[in-house]
Amino acid sequence: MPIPIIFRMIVYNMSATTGTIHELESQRTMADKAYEQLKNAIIRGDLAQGSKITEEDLAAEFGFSRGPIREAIRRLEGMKLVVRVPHAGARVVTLSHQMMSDLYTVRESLEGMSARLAARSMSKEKIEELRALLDQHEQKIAEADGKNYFQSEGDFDFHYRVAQASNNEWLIQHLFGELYQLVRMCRYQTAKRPRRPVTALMEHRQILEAIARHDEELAELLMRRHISGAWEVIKPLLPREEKENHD
Amino acid sequence: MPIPIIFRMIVYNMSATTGTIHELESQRTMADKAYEQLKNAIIRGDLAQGSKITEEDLAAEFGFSRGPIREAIRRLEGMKLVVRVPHAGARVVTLSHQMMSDLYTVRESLEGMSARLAARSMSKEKIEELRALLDQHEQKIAEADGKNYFQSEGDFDFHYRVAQASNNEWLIQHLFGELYQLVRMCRYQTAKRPRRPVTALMEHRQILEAIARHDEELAELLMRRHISGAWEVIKPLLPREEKENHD
DNA sequence: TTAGTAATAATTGTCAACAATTTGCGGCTT
DNA sequence: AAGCCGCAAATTGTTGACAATTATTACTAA
Repeated sequence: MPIPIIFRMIVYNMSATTGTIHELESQRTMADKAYEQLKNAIIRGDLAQGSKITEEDLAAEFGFSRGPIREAIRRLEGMKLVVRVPHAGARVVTLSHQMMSDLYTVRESLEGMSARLAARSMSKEKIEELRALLDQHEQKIAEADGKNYFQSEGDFDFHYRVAQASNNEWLIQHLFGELYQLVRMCRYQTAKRPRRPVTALMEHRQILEAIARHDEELAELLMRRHISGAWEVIKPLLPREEKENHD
Repeated sequence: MPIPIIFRMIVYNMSATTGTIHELESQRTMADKAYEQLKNAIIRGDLAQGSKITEEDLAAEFGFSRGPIREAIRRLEGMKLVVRVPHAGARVVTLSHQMMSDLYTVRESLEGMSARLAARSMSKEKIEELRALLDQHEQKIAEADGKNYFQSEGDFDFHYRVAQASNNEWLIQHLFGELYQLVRMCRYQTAKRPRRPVTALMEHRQILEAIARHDEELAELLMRRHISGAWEVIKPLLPREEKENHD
């Protein structure tokens, strides 16, 4: 039988050896752990932007050898969270105005397509679930009026669900495998307080209604505006051009 | 000074040690070579789809150790040319109908944005250069009426130049770093003969004229149709659902 | 004969040492 | 005194051996 396509998957072990099904998370390799921890450290700013990363230091810190660390760094490089030059070493990426602008443009394009596809084929049940989710968001905003919880997780949920509804693995992969890590990093490191939860929620509702009406054009248009609006809010918080801060 | 952003770059060595500038390609590491060769082997079908890849075999074949091979495979995994399951091994990706359909959808979105940005800011000089390029293409089609040279390279040139004109590194990276490898692979392995050079050239001209008129909407629309048209041509050449052919 | 189980082979994951390359410092020449 | 050259330190690239895990095979029992 053919192998599951494209994306990395954890597989069940049905071999007769033990008769048990291994826990999905049990077989995480050391490189996985290092990758996960480093990713979080970078995103939340524990590792400063532009700071140098040496395999040896990290190996000492994590307690295991350079091999897994090496692999973790390569994976982070693929995720564009670190920059590497061949024999010279690796550094944490530096978020520049230009870079984030480009990224939001790409995101606008992909999220727009995501909304279009969702409008095309999202089931009534899923739409109803998403409506309920937005109601929860509204409640949370009302309750915890000062926390940034919503923006970090709630927003994620909405966009993620729309992408899932698009039923396009590539779209999901690109939006939430690569771009989103940098978006999160940017949010973490610009301002800690919530930005515009009420506006965002309203826009989410409009997008969802367009999807519910299967209006592809409108769903795409609204989603694009939603993203570019978010960019306009974040833009002024980023440094225009940096002079020094590596190391 | 800040580190060059996002993408991996080869850097000059200006150290006083030798006084020379090392050749850019000289310091290619073994993993680089292995990656390059494997990539080509996969794309042109020398390694069959779904065939198993073992680090040890490749190491023996290439003549060096498992380390670099391992890294090359991971990079190919990032490029979605191989699929890997944690402890079990890696296989060459299997091009499925679903996967390519999803990919062309993403490509439609990104190429559309690419054309839009090009229409927004492409310089008159660049536009004129691109016109000249299309004239060359026309000539080549007229001359070598049976070769697929045009479709492979000429098409690449046009799309690549448009993406460059967008001036968005992410766009270029996604379109030509990741997606395009699979598009190439798909072209190589479906049919060897040219598909629709004349139609494609005409559409390229229309897109370019929209760009020249700075008509963002039209440029995006035409590019989208161009991509989805290309998909309609390739679609029937792909197997709907495969039963067996791994190993 | 067939299902289940244990042993075995094959393959990936990890490690520590070695080689190649780059960077930084100090001495030498002019 | 200034600039170039060369050596030493640091860091990545590579290697081969070993450990952990998975897939396969042979065997036993119902």
